[in-house]
This record gives sequence, structure tokens and C-alpha cells, in this order.
Amino acid sequence: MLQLNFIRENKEATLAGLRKRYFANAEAVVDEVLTLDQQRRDTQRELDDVLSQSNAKASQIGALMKAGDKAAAETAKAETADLKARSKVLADSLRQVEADLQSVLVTIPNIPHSSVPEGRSADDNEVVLEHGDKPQLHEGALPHWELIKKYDRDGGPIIDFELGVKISGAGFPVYKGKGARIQRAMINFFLDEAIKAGYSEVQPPIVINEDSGFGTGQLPDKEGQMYYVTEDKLYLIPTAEVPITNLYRDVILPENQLPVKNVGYTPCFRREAGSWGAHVRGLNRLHQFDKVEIVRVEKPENSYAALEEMSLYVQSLLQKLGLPYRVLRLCGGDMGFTSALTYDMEVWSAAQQRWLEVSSVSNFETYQANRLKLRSKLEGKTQLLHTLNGSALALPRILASILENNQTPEGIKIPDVLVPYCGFDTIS
RNA sequence: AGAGAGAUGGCAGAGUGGUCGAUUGCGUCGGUCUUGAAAACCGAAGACUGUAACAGGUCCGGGGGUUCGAAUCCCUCUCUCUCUGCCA
Repeated sequence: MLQLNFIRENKEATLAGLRKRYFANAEAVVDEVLTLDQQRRDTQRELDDVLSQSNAKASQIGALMKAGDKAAAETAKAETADLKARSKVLADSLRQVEADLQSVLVTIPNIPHSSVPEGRSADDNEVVLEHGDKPQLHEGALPHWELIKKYDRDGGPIIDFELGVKISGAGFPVYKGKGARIQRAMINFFLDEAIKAGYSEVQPPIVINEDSGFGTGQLPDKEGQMYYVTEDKLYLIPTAEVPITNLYRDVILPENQLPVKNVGYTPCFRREAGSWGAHVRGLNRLHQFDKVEIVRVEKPENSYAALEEMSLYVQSLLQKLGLPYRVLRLCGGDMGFTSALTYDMEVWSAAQQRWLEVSSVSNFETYQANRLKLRSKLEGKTQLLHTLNGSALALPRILASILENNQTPEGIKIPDVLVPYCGFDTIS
């Protein structure tokens, strides 16, 4: 959520930012916010005045009672009726204005950072860099959804989509044998690397309540993308960002605890309503997948340096895995609702001849912190901190890329860094 | 799931209708003392809103009510603890 006083004091910058995102009706929405804000403050002031008078009367009555002047007290009491009626009306309208203001405010996305490129869609994202050589595959090379069947052992493919359908439905694969072990290997590798890089590990719950969904910006509006347990009013997490960032909801962090650098592994659940199409075969898009996530809480002046550091960190993982990748700076039209600047990391999937997104690293500045009420006392005053997060990494597409890129007629070579974690070096 | 108890400032813990934003202890910060530290002593310190700055207003788990006046009384929701039951 944007800060009201920012919008108030930077109307033009706000509008420019929203235009960069192709946010519809930016002018009308901002004007509505400013009007409601003014109404709120006027009403607030009027109410405060009435309450002030009312408080004065009450203590006056108290004093009279104490002095035993019953008659004077009764007279004073009679005078409070009008104040009481007025304060009730004002309090009601204040509540209404505040609710209206809030409901408009939550529909406004974050303001993009100045380095965010112009553009409407994913086609306009800026390629920051490309790293590594795309492998030349042998004749008859297969996409990963064929490869997993080719290496059928122990009575089934190493990743079994059919079996997952039986248990749950489409998009919930069952990993078996070496398929399962390489998953576990990646999780441990990613966690160990993050710990070496100074992150501390957390294991958060994977269901969250409504307040948490609001804190990081999934709610309201994106409830359709999350699985929901109606009985207990809990959502399955779409990413560990939600529970880990919400660890710091309603917190005023002591300055000496900054920066916060957390890493966590969780499964992630996404309904992906309406996003199934031509390119979602195999591991490309799933309802449940595993991800290791890094989350940081930073002082405002450090957040962009932290973002660059996170980007380099994620790239270091991809380099260690030996996967060709590129880094994108997302354009205004393609960026997530809550982000101010996002880098996407994509790996090359050699058999599909496509780039697959495996990480998204974002700085939310104060957007989430404002919803979370995540603050610190810095230089004598309480102020909002900056939150950031990034995938490090999401497993399925990494696995898809490893399977495809490392295939030879003899088998699939496991990246060296994973071998100690897997206990085998080829799938054959 | 059943029965009971409870929810107050960073923590502990008073306060059961009238200057209570809230006694006190611990912790924290500043100072005195000390070569330095500890101890002791003195002092400071909540959040939100609002104002040019004061003032003013709100906040004792959330919401609602009674009252001139609520941390204190009533209703309701949520959560926590103890016991019983069940169970990784």
C-alpha cells in the first residue's frame, strides 16, 4: 500500500508511476484518494473537537460529584446530550470515510523505480545480461516430459504425472526414485548455499490467515489464485514470501537487528486459474511445487544494494548448476502489483528452446511494510522499512532445464554440485 | 472435542467506574561516580492521528453496548494456558 502522505505530497510522481504500469484511471483514482483523505481529516478534526469538549464536561461532572454538588452535576449532564449525538454521527461518518479510503488505496499498485523500463507486456522487458552457452543437443533429444518416461525404473517414470492425477489432479506430480532424490538434493543445496551467504533458515507454516495474505499484498484481490481451507479460513501459501515476510508484521525492529536475511524452503500452491495454455506441459507449470525463498528486511537506504546482491546471489546458484540463464528487468506493465523493481532470472530449456522463469527478485520498498506495519526506530523516528524477496530457487523448471540440457544418448548428467547431495551422478 | 482460567506498555505484573497512557519490578538508554567496568544514585523513554509548531484526539486482545465518564460493568468474537479426551 502506498503511503497517503506520499501521494498527497507527490501527486505528479504517483501519476507518472501509475501510467508506467498502464494502471487504468490513474487520475480518477488518485483524485478520489485525495478527496477522501481531505474528508477524513476534516471529519477527524471535527470529531476530535467534539470529543475534547465532551471529555472536559465529563471531568467537570466528576469534580462536581466529588464536591457533592449534585444539582450542578445534573445540569452539566444535560448539556452533554448534544455532544454525544454529534460525536456518534461524526464517528460513523469517519469510519465510513476511512473504509472507503482504504478500499481505494488497496487497489493502487506500487510506484515503479526510475530504472524500470517502459513497456506494456513481457515483450518489453529489458534483457540485462545473458550468461552461459546454450547446449547443442544430439539428434533425437527429448523435452523433459518425455525424458522422465524414458528413464522409467521401478515400475514408473521418475516424475509421474498420471499418478499425481489419481491422487490429487493435474499439476500435482509424484516424484519417484531418482526424481525424488534430486528434488531433495536441490532443496538441501539451495538451503546450504543461502546459509553460507549469511541467511538464517526458517521453517514457516504453509497455511496463512487473512491478515498475512493482506500484509504481503495477496489479499484482497488475488484470493482466486490461492487454495482456501474454508473450515478454518486459511490459505495455502503461493510462496514462502508470505509467511516469512509476515513474521515481521506489526513489529518495530530494533536497529541492531537489521538487516534481516531469512531463507526458507516450502512447498508452494497455486491454483493458476485461467493460466493454462500451450506452454504448460510437464514441469513448466504446476499447482504444487517446491521453492527455496530468500527474504530480506532492510533500511531504506540499503534496499537497492541488497536487491543487486540478491540478484548476484541467485545468479551464482545458476552458475554453479551450469545452466545458461538471462536476467530481465521487468517493464512497468509486467511487474507484480506490489513491486518497485523486479529482476526475473530465466534458464534456457534446450529441448523446448525456451527461457523458463526460475526466480523473481523484487524490492517492494515500503509497499508491503506499510501494510505490515513493519518499522524501525531510525535516527530518532519510527519509520517504515523496506522488504525484498527472491526465489533461490524454484525447483521444477530448474529440474526441467537440467534434464533437457544435460541429456546425452547415454543418460542425463547431474550437475557436480548436486552429486554429493544426490548420491548419484547420472540418470540412465 | 469437553470443562475451567486468562488476555494490560520490550518482559513480568498491579489496577474492578472519575486527571489511568496507566503503580511497581526487571530490562533498555543518558548522566554522576570509577583508570575502565560492576554496584549505587540521578534522569529519560510507547504507538497512531493531527498541527507550521503547540493544542487536541485515539489506543489496556478485536468488535459492539451501558454511562456525563470504562483498562475497570454487559454482550460477542478471536487467541492463550490448565485439566480431560483424541492423536503425529
